[in-house]
Amino acid sequence: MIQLTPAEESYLKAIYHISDGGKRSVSTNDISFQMKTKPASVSDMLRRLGEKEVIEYRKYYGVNITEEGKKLALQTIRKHRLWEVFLVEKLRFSWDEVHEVADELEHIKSKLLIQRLDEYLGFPKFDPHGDPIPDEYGDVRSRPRLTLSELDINATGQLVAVKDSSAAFLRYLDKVGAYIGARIKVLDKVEFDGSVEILVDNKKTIFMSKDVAGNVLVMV
Amino acid sequence: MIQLTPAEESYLKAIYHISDGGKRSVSTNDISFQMKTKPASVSDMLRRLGEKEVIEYRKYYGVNITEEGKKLALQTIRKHRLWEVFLVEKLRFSWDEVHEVADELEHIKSKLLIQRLDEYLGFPKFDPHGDPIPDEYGDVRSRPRLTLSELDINATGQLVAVKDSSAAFLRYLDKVGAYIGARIKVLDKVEFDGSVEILVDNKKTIFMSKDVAGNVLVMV
DNA sequence: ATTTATTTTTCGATTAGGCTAAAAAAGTTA
DNA sequence: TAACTTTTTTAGCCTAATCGAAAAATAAAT
Repeated sequence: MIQLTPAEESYLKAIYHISDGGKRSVSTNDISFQMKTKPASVSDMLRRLGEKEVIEYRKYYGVNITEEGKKLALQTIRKHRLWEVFLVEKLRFSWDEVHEVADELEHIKSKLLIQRLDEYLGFPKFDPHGDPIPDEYGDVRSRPRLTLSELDINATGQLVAVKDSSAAFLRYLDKVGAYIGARIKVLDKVEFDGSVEILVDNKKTIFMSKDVAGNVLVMV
Repeated sequence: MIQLTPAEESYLKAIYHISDGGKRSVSTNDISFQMKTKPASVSDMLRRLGEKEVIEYRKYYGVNITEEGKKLALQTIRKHRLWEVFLVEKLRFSWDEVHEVADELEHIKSKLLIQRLDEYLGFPKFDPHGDPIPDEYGDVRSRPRLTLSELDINATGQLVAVKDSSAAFLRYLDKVGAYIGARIKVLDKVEFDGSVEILVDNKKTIFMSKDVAGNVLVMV
């Protein structure tokens, strides 16, 4: 079994995400931006990840994640999201507080710990942001999702995820009264600026700009 | 505020324990044994911990932990023991399985996490081995404790901790039917080998050698 | 098709943590 | 006190992860 260091796990996870699950190849600069490290550091890390054969690395041409790499990335993502569920559901963290802590917790190496945590949380299938939690074997149960912008007037749905899960964006959503799990209905769409008016939980009406609505994912 | 690396935290915790809470000074070899690292590595670490002024380090003469060092060590111990409670009470770990995992978890750096965990666990005062959990400020509520060997015949008490919390020893105790929290009564003490016969929870009679009984702590 | 700009890599350093082998200090014994 | 033993430290080297500066490769623009 390939053993990765915590830093290697983090980089691999980032590559998995940026490549959209391995669909696209990823550049050094993109990784550098995501990881908040310098390109020089990324190059070095890519060499190491290439040697461990979790990515395919052609100098100057970006990287592609291998099948083995995907499996390992999904295991890290699984751990990350299970811890997020724990933090939100058991320790009353809000969804914009969980990221950093989960980034540390995801590197704890006990297999038993994750099994028991999963069980303790009732085998959740989605994390607090609505993203699916891979199972032990890396399989994900994904839900068909649309952005709020794509919904027609009078369409209803449930807010299940956000594309941009930055703390700032999450706080903003909370502030306007939206949250993962909220039942929503599209009341109106403004043509000229792409903004939408939605009803949250049949009681509160809020407005969202085109940019915000395009980042909110809804299950119909 | 002094920031310690995970390795520094571990060494400092070891020094705190070996010195019995700062009462004795500690030798390089003792630390080396406890940490399973070479004496050369310990010397190096002591230099660093000395520079950060969490220990007082006089070359060739062992180290003493400073007041600042005690505070930091107690914070790590607090985190370690809270995680142990979590693992045992919530995730159904047995007491001999918690050590390694808690050794990793204790280095997670979120203050909010520990506050919430403490609250979630109901502000426990003792860990699964019966050792006291320091509060946020490093204060410990210790219980008067005796070793099982020190009890007289017919004395009763509650098994509250073990001196040697190695996995082997904990497994052995489990096997013979003893556990933290058990009500015990001394039925007999054998003079010539120092062994004792005890009744556990008013139903099971077990024998313990002098060595074992000397490692079991009882609250009378 | 050159030149210019951008991206990526390499090189040399640094810090943290570990190791081995050798030197030095302290402790013990004759 | 001298010699030997044990403990501790130093010195030099290793890996992981980072950085800045410089070089190299690719991409874009004239």
